[in-house]
Amino acid sequence: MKIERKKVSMQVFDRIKEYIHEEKMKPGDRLPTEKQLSEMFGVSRTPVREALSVLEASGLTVSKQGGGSIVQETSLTNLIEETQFEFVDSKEVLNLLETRIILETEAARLAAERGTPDDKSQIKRNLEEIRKAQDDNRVGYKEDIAFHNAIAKASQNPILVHSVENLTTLYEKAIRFSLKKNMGVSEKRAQVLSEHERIYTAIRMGNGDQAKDEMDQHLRNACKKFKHSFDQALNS
Amino acid sequence: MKIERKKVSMQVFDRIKEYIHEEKMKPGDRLPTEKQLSEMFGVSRTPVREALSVLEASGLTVSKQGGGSIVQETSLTNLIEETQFEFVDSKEVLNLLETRIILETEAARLAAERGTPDDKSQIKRNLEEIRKAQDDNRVGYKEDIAFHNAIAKASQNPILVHSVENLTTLYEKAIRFSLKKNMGVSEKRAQVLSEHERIYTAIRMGNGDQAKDEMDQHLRNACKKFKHSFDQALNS
DNA sequence: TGTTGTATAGTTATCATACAAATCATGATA
DNA sequence: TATCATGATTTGTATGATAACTATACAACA
Repeated sequence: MKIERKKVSMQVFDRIKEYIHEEKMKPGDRLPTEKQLSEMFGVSRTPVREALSVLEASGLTVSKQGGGSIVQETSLTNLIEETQFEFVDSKEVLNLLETRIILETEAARLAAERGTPDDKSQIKRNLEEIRKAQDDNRVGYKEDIAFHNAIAKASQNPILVHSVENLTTLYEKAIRFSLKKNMGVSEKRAQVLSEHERIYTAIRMGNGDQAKDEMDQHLRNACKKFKHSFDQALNS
Repeated sequence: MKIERKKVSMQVFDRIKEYIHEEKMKPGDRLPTEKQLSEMFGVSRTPVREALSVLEASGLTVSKQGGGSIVQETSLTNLIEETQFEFVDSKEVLNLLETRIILETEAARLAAERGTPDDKSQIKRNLEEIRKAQDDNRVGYKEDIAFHNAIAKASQNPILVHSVENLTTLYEKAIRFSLKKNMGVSEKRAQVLSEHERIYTAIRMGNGDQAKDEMDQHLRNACKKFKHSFDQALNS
């Protein structure tokens, strides 16, 4: 049995998160000052500051000199910066996509078979958002992810939803980095949109097998595009 | 135009990343010491430490007291969140099993198709463990879980492995609680063992379709047994 | 030869203190 | 009321000291 030895700064990190939770702090609320926190936990300012640094890097808080630290609007997707993705290799992303295919094709089938009218109209709204993003000439990561998550939600299986969300947000973070390097994928966006539309149509019609098929093709194409753009990036 | 005022600690953070990149440092390599870094960038140790904290939190490096900071293998797998649910609701267990079916049937197929001889002999060892547990008249949760995880591992997809492990450990927790109430499942254990054996055989033969089928039946039977024992518990 | 104990230097983790810089709050003044 | 000055508060950085830990080398021992 390994002896647990955790850095004080990381314990403080956890405690501050707990604190935010327990006090039900909303975005905009001010945290106690560093001095107060250090007294609260009986440590010096140093580990408190390191904990706050990590919190800020994770997007949970913002510290302003003289102003204090305030909790921030936390969209789960920017939980940790995309910085570390410079070091992931393409194989990992393909593994991620492979796992997404396994989960999301079945999610699509279940969505078609069990989705309520509400679920389906939500999916439709997400589709509209994607279209809008495209009109605005934005890439629309968030909208894409939201579309996929909405389909998972229509499966009526919270565990499945959670698993899918886990992977899609991870994918977004990873892909966002790789797209920074080469933007030459925009011409494919029309194709992606029509894939999305076909998935939605199958779900709306309640055709599980077809929904699964369309999702399968859609994600396999994503694989291909990723490989292609990654190779391009390597050769540049 | 507002002057960009960036905290020194975050500039140091960026510079250290650059440094790792430029020096082409591999996982396992040691970073310069904090003292050296602070001299390198002409700042005090304080911001250097805060930068290192963030680096460590984002999984790029590990700092060990007395040992220095080393760059770490960064894999997407480390970034998957642990699913934290604390439920015992029967509906959730069925959802959990449904998700396991989706993932693990494909995992079994991939294990049959891609598993190395080492992987397969590991699965065999896990099977032996289950048998041994049964001989000792133990229930053998751990052995069961280990068997399923080993199959996932043989898929050669770390993301899939992690996802499966997430669900199996969750399942273990849930089932361990619910089985406390009714132990009347022991007579089915022989059947479970033969299911496990059939899964293994299919994987060993490299028959992906059959492996998937066997896993499917195995988990569906688990569903049935759970429903049955749950109903029993309700009527008692 | 190989293992175990010990000494030593190097390194990180934390503490305490001080000061600089930005922000905030208060009240005076126009 | 609105604006500005000013002092208090708070974060950012610097510095030095101490404790705890690691890695290494070397001696002692079996």
